[in-house]
Amino acid sequence: MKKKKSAGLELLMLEKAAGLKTNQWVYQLLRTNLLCGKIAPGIPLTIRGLAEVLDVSPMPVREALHRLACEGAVEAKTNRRVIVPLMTAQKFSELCELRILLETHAAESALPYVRDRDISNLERIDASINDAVQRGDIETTSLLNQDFHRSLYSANPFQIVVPLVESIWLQLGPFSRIAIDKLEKIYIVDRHVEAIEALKQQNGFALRRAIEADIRDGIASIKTVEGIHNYYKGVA
Amino acid sequence: MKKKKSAGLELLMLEKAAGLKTNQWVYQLLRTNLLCGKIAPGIPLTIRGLAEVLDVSPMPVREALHRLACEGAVEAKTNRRVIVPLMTAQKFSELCELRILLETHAAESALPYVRDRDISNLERIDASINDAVQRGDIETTSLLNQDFHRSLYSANPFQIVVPLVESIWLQLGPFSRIAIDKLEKIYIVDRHVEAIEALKQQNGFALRRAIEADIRDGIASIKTVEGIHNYYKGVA
DNA sequence: CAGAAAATAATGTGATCACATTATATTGAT
DNA sequence: ATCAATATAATGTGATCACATTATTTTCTG
Repeated sequence: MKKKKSAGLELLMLEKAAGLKTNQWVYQLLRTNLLCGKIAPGIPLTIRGLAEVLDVSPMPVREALHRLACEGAVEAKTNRRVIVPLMTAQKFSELCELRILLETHAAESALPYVRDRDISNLERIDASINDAVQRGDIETTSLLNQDFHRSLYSANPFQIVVPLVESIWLQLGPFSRIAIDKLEKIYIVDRHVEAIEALKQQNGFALRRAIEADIRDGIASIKTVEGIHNYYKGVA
Repeated sequence: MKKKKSAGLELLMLEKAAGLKTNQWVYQLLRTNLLCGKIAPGIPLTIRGLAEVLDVSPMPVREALHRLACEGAVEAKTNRRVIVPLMTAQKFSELCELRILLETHAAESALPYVRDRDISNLERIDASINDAVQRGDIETTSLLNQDFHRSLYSANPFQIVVPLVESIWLQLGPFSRIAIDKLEKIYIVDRHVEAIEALKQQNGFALRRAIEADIRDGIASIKTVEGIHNYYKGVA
């Protein structure tokens, strides 16, 4: 039997929407997989290997990987290996502080622009999250949770911070999977409801508190970095 | 006479260091030019046009432009034009708030790691800034000023925020030129000295204040967005 | 002469190939 | 058998070409 180059990486596939450039499709697919923690840290990602798996030319993969490297989702080592970066306790701590710093700011700066339709939209997303949690669908829960935050912050049409936040999410990606894996349902729901309530009351301080609590709840379920490595050892 | 495609854009050239990949050279060159405000907002940047100007193949330019787009330095419009984004008052305000938010955090989180050699390095950079200011060398002043901030924040080996800050700088790039253009020398020097003093005293609060003041001094010289547009009208 | 329609030029994307560099497998020596 | 040296395979980068899409210029019509 011939040995596969990129054996051992199972990607969840997205179907390519019509009118979507190939490079964007590859980018979104890889990005989604990283955010869901489908790709374990340390294993090498190669252009040709991914191109073969996705059945596309190397070129779109090349661009997608470069973009992901630019966003900090993958790390281009000095040798010719591209990997999902390994996590350290200090990096993890720094990323969490940054999440709180950026997202509380983003939420508060979005508050004046939030309209009733935005709130309805957030409530709809939160309901979907509840469904996904009850179904035990971790991937969907993770993606919808990010949708919730992004939708809130994007209410501000002059929002600069969203791409920065998404970069942080990508760097935390492989580990948020574990967070949600261990999380009791009631936590997420509560914080989102608190945030929505703060929006309705136009209460910036309460909004910041809700967002920060939501983030901290996610962190709380990850005790140590060693636990993370053990998790991936079990997977890989 | 044959019409040039990318006529009217005068780039300051950097010589390509040995062992440097072509795409990195192009990226750094374009990046430097953007940070110095050499490329006015609105004018279209094309792959082939830049490739001809820089006398390289289109491929490295392609990668460099994609990376700059990813960092928010240039904007890829829905049609096929890539431009330096136009500034609005709200965007400018948001960018400045983010600079303060991120950089005060970065400075404080770097403080525990700052050693004597780091302080010496910062003093050296500050001296170079003084030289450049006295020579009236705006480009060098701008670049050295960023060196000062980056060196400070990078003292923390687990620093995640530096790439985010650089993205903000790139988005403010075309306008920081004006700031320095109008800035009295004494302001910059004072704030940097204040920051260095705070480092020596391990005073986090004073450090935050110095960094915030340094940023605000730069902002103060830019009164209105209209002034910015008038500036570039005069250039273009 | 002004505005619309057609023709031409230019652009980004994707594909394929060549090449230098690096990793991996194979071979050889002790 | 173990470790070093060689040979082979694989990788990222850069170059060139084809093609669909879009911008720009030219031509035609009133």
